[in-house]
Amino acid sequence: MGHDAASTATPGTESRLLRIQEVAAETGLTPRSIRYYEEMGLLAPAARSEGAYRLYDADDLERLRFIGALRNDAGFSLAEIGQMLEDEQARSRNRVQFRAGDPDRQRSALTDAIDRIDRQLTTLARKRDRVDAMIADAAARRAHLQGHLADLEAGRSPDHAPHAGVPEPSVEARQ
Amino acid sequence: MGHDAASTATPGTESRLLRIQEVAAETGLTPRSIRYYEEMGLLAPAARSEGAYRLYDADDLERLRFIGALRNDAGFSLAEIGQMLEDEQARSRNRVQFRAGDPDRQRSALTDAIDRIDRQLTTLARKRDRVDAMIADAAARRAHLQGHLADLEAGRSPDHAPHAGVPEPSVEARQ
DNA sequence: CTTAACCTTGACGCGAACGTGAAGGTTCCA
DNA sequence: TGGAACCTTCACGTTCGCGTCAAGGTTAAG
Repeated sequence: MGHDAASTATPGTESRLLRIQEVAAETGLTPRSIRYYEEMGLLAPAARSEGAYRLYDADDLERLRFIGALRNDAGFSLAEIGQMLEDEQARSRNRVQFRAGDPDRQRSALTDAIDRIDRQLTTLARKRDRVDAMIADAAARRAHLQGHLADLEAGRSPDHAPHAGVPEPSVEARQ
Repeated sequence: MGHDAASTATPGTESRLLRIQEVAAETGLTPRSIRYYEEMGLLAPAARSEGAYRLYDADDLERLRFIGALRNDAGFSLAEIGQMLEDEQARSRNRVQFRAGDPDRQRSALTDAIDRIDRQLTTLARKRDRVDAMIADAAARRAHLQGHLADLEAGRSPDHAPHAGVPEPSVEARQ
């Protein structure tokens, strides 16, 4: 099977390289944002055209969608995202090591990528846990208020104080 | 029982009012941020001293901690937080309606507060679901890579394409 | 070869969320 | 009655994450 990228050969085999605007439409980002992410070292386009146009492959698309989600859905800063995605240089190296068919290097590149994803999963899980904690906190406040409401209906005093078994609404440890 | 705040009376009964720096230490925020939050209408100190010092009660502390968590842990913007906390004016009104002992108004104030918390819970749950979706997404990518790894170990082709039952990594619906 | 549509690299602008003085008043303890 | 430590209100500076021209070069179609 033919296996070589870029140039003008194989114009239907390799799913095609997209220009920045198409990528923008596809990902819901703006061209400006995509260039900015590149400037911040979050990704580099798979290739450049003869006239220096940025050209993105399917892998870049996936990465950009992930970046967008991390940013807009999860609310991470670009600096945090940079740490999570870890060093774009490594990615291009991996990309190259895949073109070169050395199986040993391919294997290590894959396990490295998996390790990175595992760390991403850890970070995301921590985030979800924090949000969960806030949900629990809000639920506790809700319960507290309902306690007061019950007091009121029963004609008791509106005496304040945590009411029932809710001594400290938790939420410890900053940073 | 004597029931009147501020002045210099009852110096041990009402858990004490804190000045901005103590509040900052307690909440992990900076005085500047706290003032800024006030400027943005997220909260108002329970009282002011004779010389216009901001004085915060336990309720303010709780609110500020919640704001801090929404901002730093959950990553909401102050505008979003403002919507979630909804109109500080309502809060001071509620606070007043509680001092005045009208039980009917107390009841409606409580149910209103509970409704607000329910809306907060909805927002937080949506957020958690988005993060969960990203976790699922990352897990899918992990599986994809492990598929490739298995191919490699079995001496198969590194042919790309989603590999197994992972046609589209999902993650739909923006905004 | 022209031309419209797209791209490039600057560079300036902007709102959000504070940081950081400056200049002066307040508290409180000795 | 001092101070030292805190507070107040401006007001300007900063970083982040882009938006928005400006002045050109590139591509694909006709």
